[in-house]
Amino acid sequence: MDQTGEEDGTGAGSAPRRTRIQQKNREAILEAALEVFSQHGFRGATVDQIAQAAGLSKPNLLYYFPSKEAIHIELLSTLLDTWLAPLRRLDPEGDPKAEILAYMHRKLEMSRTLPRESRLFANEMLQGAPRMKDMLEGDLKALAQDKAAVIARWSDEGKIAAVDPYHLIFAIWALTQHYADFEVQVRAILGPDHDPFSEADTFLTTLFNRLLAR
Amino acid sequence: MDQTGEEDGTGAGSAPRRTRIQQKNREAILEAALEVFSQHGFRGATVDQIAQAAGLSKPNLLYYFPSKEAIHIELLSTLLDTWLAPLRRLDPEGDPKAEILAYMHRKLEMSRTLPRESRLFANEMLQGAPRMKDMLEGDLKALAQDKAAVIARWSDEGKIAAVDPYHLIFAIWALTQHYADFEVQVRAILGPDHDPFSEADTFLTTLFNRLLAR
DNA sequence: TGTTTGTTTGACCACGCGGTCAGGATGAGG
DNA sequence: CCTCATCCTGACCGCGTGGTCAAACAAACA
Repeated sequence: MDQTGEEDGTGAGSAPRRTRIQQKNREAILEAALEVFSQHGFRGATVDQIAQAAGLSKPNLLYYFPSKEAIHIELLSTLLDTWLAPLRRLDPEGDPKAEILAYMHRKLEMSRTLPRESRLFANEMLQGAPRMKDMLEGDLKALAQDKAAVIARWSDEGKIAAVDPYHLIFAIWALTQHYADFEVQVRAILGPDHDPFSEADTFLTTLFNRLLAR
Repeated sequence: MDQTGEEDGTGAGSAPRRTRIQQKNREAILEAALEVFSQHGFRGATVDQIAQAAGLSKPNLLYYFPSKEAIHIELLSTLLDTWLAPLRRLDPEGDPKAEILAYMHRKLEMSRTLPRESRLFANEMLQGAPRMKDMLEGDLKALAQDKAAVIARWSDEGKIAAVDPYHLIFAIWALTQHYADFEVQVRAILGPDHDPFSEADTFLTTLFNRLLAR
């Protein structure tokens, strides 16, 4: 009766097989949860808030997800994929400087269009990544190592100036996510007549151009 | 050491006039609260946790502070001062590039030695700065405008390469605070045999040298 | 010493929270 | 129309939480 087919992460290839209503409501819940979690953090969010934002009653929401934590976990695991996509697209065969700049642009664009996801991620990191640590040391670490090696090669070959590839990646993360995570601060300082993201775009382009020029 | 004689929020100039015990316990509470709030966020922290960490009973803690929120607010308002100190020391009469690099170093050093403060601040920003917005638009904005003007002058005079002064400041904030706020992520990627902060120091030195060189 | 002021505590309360449950409404297929 | 699985809800529960209070305890000081 109450069993909503759950992939569970471990189960691997079992198809969820959901009805139209399930599909729609699960989406609404995840969307609402993203909104609420990213704004108040895990502990600060209540299931009632999420349910209301999703247009459901609390028991009805619990009909689709076994617990508040389950929603959070599902949100995080799907998030990591989207989050790493821009880095995955960094092409080892492309033009080095253009590739890195393009990656930075993709990342900045994500901060602009998906600030809630950025904040959700930041929240999790701040707490010490209690529910993501394994993912960090798995997919994330592997991908970072992979792409860092590419950048290191470019450095060695003299295609770009010498830089620590890991910290270059960190720099891109820090600089782009800052505009989403600390948006209040940025706007408080710049005032209402500025477009932080477009300004950031030109500033960061200059920054990385000068950093990588040889 | 650090003086904790703080205003009560209401009276502008009223002297607190505290006993030795009050002094000691208030300090212990604020220290404990910093630890707990920075780790779990405001909602995630409980008064019991803070009291225990401070070596007090819950009612006893509430004897020194009227509420959980009062502790949080006091923490935040004293924090902003420490947080802006490095920028305040940026000397308009000093050597431009050296001043900016020195500022970056002070900021990075703060991330290394005061990561809990950094995370507390980050948490507040992520939530949209509900209890700090006025401070942001007050002291912070004023200071940022002041120093941005200095940097802009340096740019105009050709002492450093042309940069947007505001986004240069944002970049320093983002790059340095990242190593405190996202420490788990950084360590997960670099592994245990690295010292993120010393590596960051040399990387950021290079970065800002290249950015500002003309 | 006794009295006043400052400090600490156990017991307690109201409430919001995550989660449950029995059963009612609403489909979709026959 | 009936049937059955899916969907939804009001009422409820236990617990953790922020905060209170009267009373016990400790200092200070005369």
